[in-house]
Amino acid sequence: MDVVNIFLTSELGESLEHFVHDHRRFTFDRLGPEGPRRLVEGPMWAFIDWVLPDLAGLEMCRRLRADPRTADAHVTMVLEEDDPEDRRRALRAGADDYVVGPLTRTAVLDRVLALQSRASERSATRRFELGALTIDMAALQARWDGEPIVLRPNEFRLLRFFAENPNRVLTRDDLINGLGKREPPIDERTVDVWIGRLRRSIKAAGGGNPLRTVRSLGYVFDLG
Amino acid sequence: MDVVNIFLTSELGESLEHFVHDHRRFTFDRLGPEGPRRLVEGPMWAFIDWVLPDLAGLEMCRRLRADPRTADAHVTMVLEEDDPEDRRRALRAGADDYVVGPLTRTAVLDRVLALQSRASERSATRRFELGALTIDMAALQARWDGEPIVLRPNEFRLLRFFAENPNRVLTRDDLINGLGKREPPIDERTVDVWIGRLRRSIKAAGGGNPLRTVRSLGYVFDLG
DNA sequence: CAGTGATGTGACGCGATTGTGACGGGATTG
DNA sequence: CAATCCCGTCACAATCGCGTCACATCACTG
Repeated sequence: MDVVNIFLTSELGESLEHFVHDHRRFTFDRLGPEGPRRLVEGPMWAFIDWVLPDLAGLEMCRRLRADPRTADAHVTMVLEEDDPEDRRRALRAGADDYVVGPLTRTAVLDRVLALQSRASERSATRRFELGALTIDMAALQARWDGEPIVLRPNEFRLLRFFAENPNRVLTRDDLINGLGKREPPIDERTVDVWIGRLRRSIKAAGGGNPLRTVRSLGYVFDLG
Repeated sequence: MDVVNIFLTSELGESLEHFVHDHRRFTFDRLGPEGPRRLVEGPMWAFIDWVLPDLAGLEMCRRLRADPRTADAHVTMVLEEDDPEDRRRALRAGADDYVVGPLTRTAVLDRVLALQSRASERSATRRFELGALTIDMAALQARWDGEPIVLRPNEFRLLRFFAENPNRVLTRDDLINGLGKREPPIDERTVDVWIGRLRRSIKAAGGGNPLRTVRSLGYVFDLG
């Protein structure tokens, strides 16, 4: 069972500590302007109030996204009132979600539990974050350190397949099948050309080379 | 004249199609567990039954709120009975409103028409700021770096729809549905012409090209 | 350090996809 | 009711994507 880490900008955490009975499943931390005070493993759920004493909530949200430690936290903005424009701003600042406040203990837990089931589905369909590389499945756009990478459709599919199987040697056959190309049969050497083109495109965007050749086997997407 | 989009979780839509005379003002769609089947422009009104065959109504409501495409829909929960606890739960899940069912055709239309005046205030002041691009919904005016962009009606709607769904691949079909053009059926290639005209108009105002072609899929409005 | 097999890559060409000027009918305007 | 505008369609042009080939380069072996 995974740990669920909940970050809050308000004092609600202390009250939640007592509210929740199964302490092993949850941790709570107060979120300050410097980000989280301690590192945690497992999924992170941040609830950020729209207005904060020392910092705009939106800015806090952007900082979380920019910090590699918290970049893949699930961020919920807590709006003061139900303004469509605020909602959009929240999402645009990188929030995954929002609620209309004030935040209650049950609201936090309901939300976390409700979204938890969707989390796997979301990460599969929405967005990869792999080191400097980001892949946005909705926009079909990859970035290296925020810099857009111009990719042809096949290159994008290839990169995505690598991103789905990091740190794992993929044979040329794996790659051909992984991209769903059976008809007409593809020459295995063609994969080398795919790799070359993908590498070149990433480099053109100022990126490094995350694709390592494993002689006489295939290629690996190196991560960490 | 804005389109009014009504989403229902029941089959009532089909019956409403025949009930309403002014077809140009309304669209109806059945709301499934995956959210709306097509993207639309203009205000969205969702009516969600409290109990659904495959999904709790509350969960459906949360999903609508979490999905940027539908985040600012007006959501009405259709309760089975008038339980104060249910009402509270509905609102907490992000519903704007509730009625006690069962839902009738007139109830839907009355509700939409009654609430529309309130909604129009909100949307009248709406204003997008997307990078260099500004869209003023009240003045029906778009600008690039402050420079007015001369747009034909269809181009404006197209741009608006893109602005409502930035960083997201929109298929030609999404765009046709999104602009509410179903009758008579529009040739998908026509969308390419729309795009070309919109690009040209933006360029004529000294703007760049925020519309990226995604080969064999559609187009994206790139932001950031 | 020569030999051998594997990988990197520029070039080519076909087929598919997209861009766009032209046209005409219908709506809109004055 | 004439002039203008808007927009959907078509046809052709321009561009793009990608699989393959051929040759260059590289890595490992003995």
